[in-house]
Amino acid sequence: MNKLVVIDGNSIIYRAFFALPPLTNSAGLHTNAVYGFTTMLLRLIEEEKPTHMLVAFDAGKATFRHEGYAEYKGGREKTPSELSEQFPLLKELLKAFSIPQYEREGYEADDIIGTLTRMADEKGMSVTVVSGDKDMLQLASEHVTVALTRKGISEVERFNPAHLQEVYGLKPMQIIDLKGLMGDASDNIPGIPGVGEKTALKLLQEYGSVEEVLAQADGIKGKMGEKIREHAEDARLSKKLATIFRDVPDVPAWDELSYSGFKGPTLQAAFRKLEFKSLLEKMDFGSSDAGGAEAEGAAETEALHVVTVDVSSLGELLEALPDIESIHIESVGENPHQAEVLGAAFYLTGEDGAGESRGYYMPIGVLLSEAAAPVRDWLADADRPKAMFDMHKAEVSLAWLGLPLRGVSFDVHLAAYLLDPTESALALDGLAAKYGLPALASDESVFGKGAKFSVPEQAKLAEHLCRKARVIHRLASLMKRDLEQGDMHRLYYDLEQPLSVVLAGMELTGIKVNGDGLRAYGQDLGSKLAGIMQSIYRHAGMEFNINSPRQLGEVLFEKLGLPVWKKTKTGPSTDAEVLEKLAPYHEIVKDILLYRSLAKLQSTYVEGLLKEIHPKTGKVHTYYRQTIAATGRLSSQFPNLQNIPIRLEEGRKIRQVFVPSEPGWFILTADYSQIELRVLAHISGDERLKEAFLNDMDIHTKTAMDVFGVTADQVDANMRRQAKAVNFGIVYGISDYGLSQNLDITRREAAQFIEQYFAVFQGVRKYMDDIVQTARNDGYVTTLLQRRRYLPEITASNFNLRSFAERTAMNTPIQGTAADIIKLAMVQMAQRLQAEGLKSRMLLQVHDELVFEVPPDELEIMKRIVPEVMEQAIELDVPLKVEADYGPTWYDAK
DNA sequence: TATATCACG
DNA sequence: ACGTACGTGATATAT
Repeated sequence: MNKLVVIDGNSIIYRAFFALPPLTNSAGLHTNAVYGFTTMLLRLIEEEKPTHMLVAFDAGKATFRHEGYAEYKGGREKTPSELSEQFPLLKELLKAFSIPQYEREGYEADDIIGTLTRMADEKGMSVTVVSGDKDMLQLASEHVTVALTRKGISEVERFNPAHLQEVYGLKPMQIIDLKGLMGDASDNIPGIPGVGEKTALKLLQEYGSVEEVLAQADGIKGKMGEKIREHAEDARLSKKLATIFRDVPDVPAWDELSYSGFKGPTLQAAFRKLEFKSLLEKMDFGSSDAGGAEAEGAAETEALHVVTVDVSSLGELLEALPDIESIHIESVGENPHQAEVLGAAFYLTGEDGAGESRGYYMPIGVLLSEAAAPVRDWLADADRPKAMFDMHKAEVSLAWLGLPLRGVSFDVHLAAYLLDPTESALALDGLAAKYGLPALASDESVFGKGAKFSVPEQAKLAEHLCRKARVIHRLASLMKRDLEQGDMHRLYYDLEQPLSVVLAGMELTGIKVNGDGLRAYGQDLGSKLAGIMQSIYRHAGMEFNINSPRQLGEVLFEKLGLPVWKKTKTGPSTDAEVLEKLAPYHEIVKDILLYRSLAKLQSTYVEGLLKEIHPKTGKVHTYYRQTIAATGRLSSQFPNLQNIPIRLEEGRKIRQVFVPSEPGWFILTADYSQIELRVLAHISGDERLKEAFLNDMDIHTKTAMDVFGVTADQVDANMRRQAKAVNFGIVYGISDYGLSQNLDITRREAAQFIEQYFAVFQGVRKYMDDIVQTARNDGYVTTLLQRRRYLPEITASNFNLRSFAERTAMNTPIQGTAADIIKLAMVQMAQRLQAEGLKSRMLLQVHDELVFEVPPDELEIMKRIVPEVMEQAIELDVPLKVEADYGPTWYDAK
């Protein structure tokens, strides 16, 4: 039994686009509509089992309908770029599905479909038409079923003439009359004003057709009759426009539409290209050769020979060790300083790359046993190369067990971050799918998550970890190629990978915290807080939870009747900016501000920090995350030591508890002065900005001089403050609104500042324009060291998304290059400390600042070499400037 | 688990 | 006309 499924391509892709949330692939192309189309195709093929298929598209701008009615489809919103860019993807996908497609200049998909269904009717063939457009219902017949999408695209409703009768009480051809009477706003078909679906249906029940309604119009009473008589011509035209043309010349012949299914590997390759990870998993393309350049190893069977090694059966692994290429260290817990290491998996590729591959799993207990000493030596041997996933975490967690890790030759986690720093799913299962490798079970599916987390029985664990080690091996070669292709191999090998080792060292060293001092400070805060709390309750006339923005909001805005300044999603805002504005209205407000600031210090910095002091070392050991920030910066966790208070004196005191770990030593800090603006001077090449730094001028004063057109001694504090805000704005990717908020001035005034700034710093303006254009052309921006950030939203039609991407394009090369530079300095500094045999230790990095602990006899040399290394880390067109200071605590090194 | 707030560069 | 400054992490509430 032959069966044709014909799809209204334009209609379905539109529906899919609006029904699905945005989705982009790593190249930044939107793919949501194609994804929706794909799921629909898969379901149709499954359910309808077509012997013939066709996807019809609209072609060209003008159709014959425009000849009779120029306004046809007028007033339509332009197709968003996020959708139009998906048409080529869809057409490619259809090829991969082996589904015929057809379009013809001057006709719409409707007409092509109408012609095919007419022919099928004549031959008595069975057809299903798939569309989101109700007009198609006119094609329903004995042989033709019209499937209309419902609720997005997840369901269809199938109409044959009987069902149509049931739902609308109309025969198929009466759909045209319906449209003639009610019109169609989306196609700009007028119909009769005031006649909607309800009225039109009623009229058709009574008269049967547009012609009959018009003929009897004189007998229709009231306003309705009047409108009908008045718009008779509109109704006739509308009916004509709604009529699907069923005689398109040269539509494909029946045998050209025959469909015998898709080829698994071809479709799989297409899905990979589109990065349809979930479909790749769900589809189970099996182990057949997937083809495609990225499918290295995909032909290999899924099987893996896994050996769990115990103390008495070490022999085989020891023999294999020299040939092991990748390993995986599994640990439980987010914080590697406290993580429980489960064990290590070792992967061995066979000589022929296929049949001999093996995985060995060694539980941690075995690894720590006396017999496993050769394995530990191998792990610690810098000359035994091993590929890994997240060497940083592994090194730290193993170090706490006394196990050194050296000789890591490649880290696929770190590489994945460089290849796309905004990708949040950097887990191995996702990377395997992205690179078209055979599917790997997710950690969640093996361990569970949240309360259900549990370590599976050993055999299952061994299997999973060995498979991870295998994926690491396979990914390594693919990612090396991609790093090379992106010109990021030096960034990887010369900077990020060495830095990973430096960071682990800093974290393991840790920084000493004076716990008693911290507790004493907490006591002090506690009594202050108690006093303020009482004062707040007195002013409010009631007790409530000040920490709850909701309860606080009720007190301020309902009980006390203060004005609402701005709102959050859930209610009136009570943030500091609002409270500052409300301060003049009521005494309670300044108490709340004070309470907030002290409560923050108490909870985050006193209590939070106390919890993180390691009982054995008396130090805090932060964990720098090297793969989080989209710009290339580090981030710091458990605890975050990059946001210790400094701006307000009360909070700054916290720094007094950060002390050297050895008596008599000093804390030395060194920070880059204006590194981001210096970077901007370099990459923009702006002569004025460069000159300012070459002459070591105060940059904010200099900016004020140039923007306000005054001399240095005419710049007052307020002018300098404003110039400083403009400089910040420039670095962030300036907007008049943002600047106006920051300076509390009008947008007009802010816009004028910006205009004056750009008039003076024309090189900067050119940079800003150029970088945005570069982002549009390439889809990404880069830092000085070729770190890359993709900005898919740079072409969005949504103003907000696009503007955000534009500001990011301006900011990322600046912030990211600054990050590159201090990372370089860190790697060089670590080498220098070692080369000079110094006892001083690098402890912390705070974006533009490095913190060391230094013995007294090294103070002099460190004061000299730290700034020297940092300033010479890289050569720019302007000098880098570093200011260093030291003292008995971090507080004093200012 | 999401939201609001606030600490840092 | 659109409505926001760039990049992070920790905490307390409320769901």
